[in-house]
Formats: sequence, structure tokens, C-alpha cells
Amino acid sequence: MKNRDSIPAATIERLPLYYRCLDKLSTFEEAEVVSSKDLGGKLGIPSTQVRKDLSYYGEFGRRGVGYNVVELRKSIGKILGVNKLWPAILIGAGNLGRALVNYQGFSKMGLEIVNIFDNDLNKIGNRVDSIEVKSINDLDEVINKKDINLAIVTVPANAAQEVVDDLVKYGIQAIWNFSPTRLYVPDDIFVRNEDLAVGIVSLIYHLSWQMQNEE
Amino acid sequence: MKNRDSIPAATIERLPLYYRCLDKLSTFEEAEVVSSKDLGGKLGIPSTQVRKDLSYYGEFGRRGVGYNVVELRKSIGKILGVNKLWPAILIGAGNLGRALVNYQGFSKMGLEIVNIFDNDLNKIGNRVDSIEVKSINDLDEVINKKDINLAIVTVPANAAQEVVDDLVKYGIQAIWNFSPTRLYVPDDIFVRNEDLAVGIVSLIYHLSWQMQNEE
DNA sequence: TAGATTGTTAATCGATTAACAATC
DNA sequence: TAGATTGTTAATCGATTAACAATC
Repeated sequence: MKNRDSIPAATIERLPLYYRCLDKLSTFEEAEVVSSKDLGGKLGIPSTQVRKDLSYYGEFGRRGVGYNVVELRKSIGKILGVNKLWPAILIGAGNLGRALVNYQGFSKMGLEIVNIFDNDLNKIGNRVDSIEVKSINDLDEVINKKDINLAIVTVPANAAQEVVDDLVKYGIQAIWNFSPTRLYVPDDIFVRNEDLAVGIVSLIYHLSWQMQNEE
Repeated sequence: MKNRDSIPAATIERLPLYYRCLDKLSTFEEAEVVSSKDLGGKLGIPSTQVRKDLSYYGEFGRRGVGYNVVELRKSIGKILGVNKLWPAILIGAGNLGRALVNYQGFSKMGLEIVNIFDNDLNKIGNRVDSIEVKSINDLDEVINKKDINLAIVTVPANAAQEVVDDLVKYGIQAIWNFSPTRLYVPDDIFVRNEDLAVGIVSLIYHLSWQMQNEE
């Protein structure tokens, strides 16, 4: 395997797509083997890119034949770390937070939300998908007791940095941030921003341009 | 302005960040002017990148001075098309769909969800944030009557393609897809996939690698 | 004028794609 | 052997960063 730091970020973003596609193939289809052309075709990715992406991690195929669906799925699962369940906490039991807790299919991707926190007294004690909402004051205890490394942040933008400071203090390593704000964290903490505003604006940009051209 | 097709996708993804930051600056801060260094600094983006991004669309600053906050906000808003409200429909009144409808701040980004659709008889007739959930059979009528071009798809993966085929048939131009599946659409329809599985897996990948290194 | 900062060209860096030997 | 497909090197393409003249 190559030095992990030199693997393109774009490759890492494509691996989950391969994984999910192979998972589907292994459940529903009968084919034992898939070629890079087939796999790429289903995802709109050139076969040469599929092979290149995989080559960063080893040799998984057989020349002249293709890739064994079940084996490749397993290999990618291991590379991604989704072969086990990673316990995570979610902070912010608003609409989005509740939606994520209820979201089916995360467990297939290695995520298990084990606790939910909020600072709203009206929400504390409620249950979301059978998980009780706890007070944000209990963060410390839960993170340490359950040895949690992953946190999902779905609080309003103005509360996010404060929450994240606590998370870092209590030992969280990776943060999935849904608040529309930039977070400041130490270098060794990994943050992924899921910025919905960027998503909608890029759509509107294209739409707006299309409309202008038509007129 | 440069030929719009030659503007990097990455630039278009950064414009909303500039826009939101300028919006904050114009509301809360007193400074009339901001430099590319200041603006970039707040977002973790090099000043040279900020200037380059803006340069695709024109000249917005004054040498030796910087950019007028209010003016630049307005200019970027116009470039992105968020200076007006774009009516959109949402299909799939599940948890995620309801979360998006309730999401504050979309209106600032030019999005207005005007109708919600579902095929579940138990949901049809309910209200989400004062918007009545309609039957998916009424899609055609609403799209045409209200001249809608933008649709948000939050239905399960196995229902997505069918819904999208209908949307395309009725004249939708741009689709924001939250279903974890690839959609097949004609070339002139713009689809943006908001794939949450990719998000969580990239976090788990980094976490998993970090853990391995520590052991 | 001196200091600051833009807008743009050129250099660098990184990712994608093409080509092809290896081999099933 | 002939056809198919991998894994990898080299070529291309695209995006970021550095450098600097223009100018406030």
C-alpha cells in the first residue's frame, strides 16, 4: 500500500460509492465477478479511475477476469473501516439531528449513534428512536465511559464552537459538522463540514445561469 | 467575465462561503472594507485563492484598499443567483425532508420550499412548518402552475429514480438528491447528490486509520 | 512618497485519463 | 492461441499557489 497521506482525497470519497455498489451487487445480483468497466459504469466513473483508486491499496483483481464482488466489497470495507460499528454521539436534538438518528443505512456504513445530547430542558429526557436525550452536562461522562471518538454536531451555528471546544476537551477525535460555520480545532482533530447551504447554492447558481441563457 | 463553463467547480463551491461570511460581516461588524487576506483568514482559504476566485467574475476590489463588504456581498449574491427567492418542491416527507423544510437560513440562500409531496396516505394532508403535504399525483399540476424548476428529493433510494423520471417529465431543471443512489437524467438536467454516507465514511476512514496508528 | 492590497501571469502541484505490458 | 481485463507508467488536464506590476 502507498503512503496513506499521498492518496488523493477524491479517491477516498469514491471508495464509499464502490462499497455501496458492491454491497448492492452482492445482495441482489448473481454475478460473482465485476470488471472495473461495469463497476464504474454504474457510478458514472471511468474504469481507469476505478482501477487507479484501488491500486493505492493493493491488487484486488485478476487480469483478464475482473474483481470478485464479495471479496472486493470486503476489502474496501476493511480499508474504510466500516467492517466494524463505530459508536458516535450526536449533539443537538433538533429536526436535522433527529433525522440523522432515524436515518436507515448508517449502520451499514459503520456508524452507530449511541447517545444524543441537547441543552434544551424540554428535549432532555425525550426519546428519539429509542435513544434518550441527555443533558449536555453529561457529555464528559459518556465520552469517557463509552470511549467515544466520533461526534455529530447538529446545533445552531452560534452554539457550535462552544460545543466543539467541549468535545475536543473530552477527547473526541473526529467531528461531523452540520452547523453552517467554520470550526476551530487543534490540528489532530478531523472535521468534516456537511454544509447544506453550499449544496443548495450551487444548484441555484446553475439554475440561475440556465434561466438567464434561455431568456 | 470569463466563459462560465471554464470556471472551476471548486470556485463555485467557495462562493457561498464568501457570501455567508460577508453577510455576517455586514450585519455584525463595523468594518466597511475587507481584504482578501481577512476574508480568506476567516474561512481558512489563502488570500490568493479568494482573489483568483473573484477574478473569474470581474473586478470587485480597490488596489491598496480591499473590498467593500456590502458591495461584494451584493455582487456575489447576484453571481450565485441568491438575490431572489427560488421556489422549490420537496418530495418525501420523512424525517430528513421535514428537517430540510424546517431548516432556518435557506431563505437567505435563495431557497423557498413551496410544496411538499409524499405517496404515503398517512402523511398526505399533514402540515410541515405550515406547508400541507400533497399527494405525489399532484406533482404535474403544481410544477406547471407555479412554474417550479427546482426539486429536492428525500425519498428512499428504491423510489428515487421513479420520482426523478416524473420530475424530469414535468419540466424540473435542477435536482437536489438526498437519496443514496445515482440518478439517471438527461444531460441538460443538473443533479447535485448530497450523499450522507460518503460524509460519514470519510470520517470513519480517518478515524480508523488514526486508531490503527496509535495501537 | 511609502505601505498596502488588488488583479493577473507564470510556476507548481495534484488528479484524471490514455496507453500498454502483464497475465488470466 | 485469442480475447479480456488488470495494474501501472506516462501524458494530459485542471486547480492552487507564488510572484509581481498596477494602483489606491
